Amino acid sequence: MFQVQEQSQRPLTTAHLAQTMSLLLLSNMELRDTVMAELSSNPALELVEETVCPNCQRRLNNAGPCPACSIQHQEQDPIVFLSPRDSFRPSRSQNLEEQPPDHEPAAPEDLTTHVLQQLASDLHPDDRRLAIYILSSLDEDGFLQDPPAIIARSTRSSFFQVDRVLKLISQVDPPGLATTGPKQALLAQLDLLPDDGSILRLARQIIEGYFTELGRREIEKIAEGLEISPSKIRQAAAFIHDNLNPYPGRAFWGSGRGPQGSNPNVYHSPDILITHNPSDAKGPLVVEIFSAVSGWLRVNPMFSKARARTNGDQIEEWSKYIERASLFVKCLQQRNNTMRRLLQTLVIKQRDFIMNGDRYLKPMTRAKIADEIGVHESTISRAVAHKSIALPDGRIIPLARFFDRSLAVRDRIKEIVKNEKQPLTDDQIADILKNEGVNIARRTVAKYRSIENILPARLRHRNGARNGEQV
DNA sequence: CTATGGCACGGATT
DNA sequence: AATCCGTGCCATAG
Repeated sequence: MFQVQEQSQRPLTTAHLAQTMSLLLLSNMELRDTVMAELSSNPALELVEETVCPNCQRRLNNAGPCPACSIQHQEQDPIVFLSPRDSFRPSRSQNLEEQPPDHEPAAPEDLTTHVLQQLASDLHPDDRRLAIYILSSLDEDGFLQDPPAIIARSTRSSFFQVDRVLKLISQVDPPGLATTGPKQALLAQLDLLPDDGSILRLARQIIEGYFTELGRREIEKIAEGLEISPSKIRQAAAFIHDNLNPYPGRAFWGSGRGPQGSNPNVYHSPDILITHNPSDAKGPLVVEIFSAVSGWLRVNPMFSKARARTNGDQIEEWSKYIERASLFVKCLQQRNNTMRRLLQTLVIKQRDFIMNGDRYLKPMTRAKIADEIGVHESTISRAVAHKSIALPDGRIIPLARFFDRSLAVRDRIKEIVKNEKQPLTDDQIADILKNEGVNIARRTVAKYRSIENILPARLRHRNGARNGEQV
């Protein structure tokens, strides 16, 4: 009944191996481009727009774990499942306007086409022209140069039409694109985040009411205005800084997609989402691994049938297509499978971290995990690379952070400094840590401090002012 | 003289 | 094989 899984574990050919590896390396956003490219270049491959469990391929009527596949899980176990949803349009309104997939040669490196590809299925043909106009008129930060009314006039469209298209654009991948400024961009991004947790609400309040103050880091002033403790405000500010990007147009696209181009301060849609029932602290975590595209891929049965009726040299060529398509599907399945197993073990091991924050991250290496689930360590490296994950509190962090060996210690140092009566020198901090069983050198404390933007003791006079950074 | 940051080395990790 | 990380040594700022 539940097949597919373990038996597809062993690579069949070297081609299979190679392709699985390269797919594994990609984030959802990148994978999406790859899938689209494959779809448009291989007629044997078909995207079925239907919510189906990616695991057992049963039909699902709503998003969520497939009831058949979230098998044998007990109380404490996390529910890890492959989601039929893609991560790019989280709140996709169910307007079912089928559009023939346009077979334009994909030029994925361009922001405009990237956005258009995502919009393709949601966009009225009439709106397409408008969308192109809007996208090309954005300034380098991704903001509108002209107010909507002007756009409506110069394209001779209705105001509502413009408004509708703007809404759509602001929801797809670089979120907050085509808004009127940093403030609106942040708010648009906030709308897309999973909204449980009070930080979200606080963040919204701050952005709405105290945007300029936020920019100047006038924490105290905001706290006073909202009548909330400064530390909470600080938390929310850090949250905004970590997860939202006031300049969506600069995000990611300028710097290309290489490993070096990953700017940590850039928001992008998470590849994985962890949620849990806030009222049940002991309850299972729910881990949703998004698909790269909504719907699922298969070898087009019509194409196979058609091949049988073809003659001569064509049949050779078509067979190649089919073979490539089925290989692609298999690789994708294996990628999913690996991701699922990885997350399964990761979430069990790091539950404390996920629920309670940085300090509880247990040190572990990719090699250990690899050993545990029986794959090569390089597989884990690839699986972890370039992926991001949304935690229950709404923070979006790179998956690689699960393997940050020093995160817990750095967090502890932050706390020591926050609670210090008088500025402690690195040596003293090292001593405190030593007493807690953490043996690190003085020099290392200094390194961690600088990572966390904590000033040296001498400059840390005994007022609450810590860490000065700018965006 | 003390606290820090820079440079560079070696071992671990990827 | 390439990269990351903790650390020791040394120059320098206070």
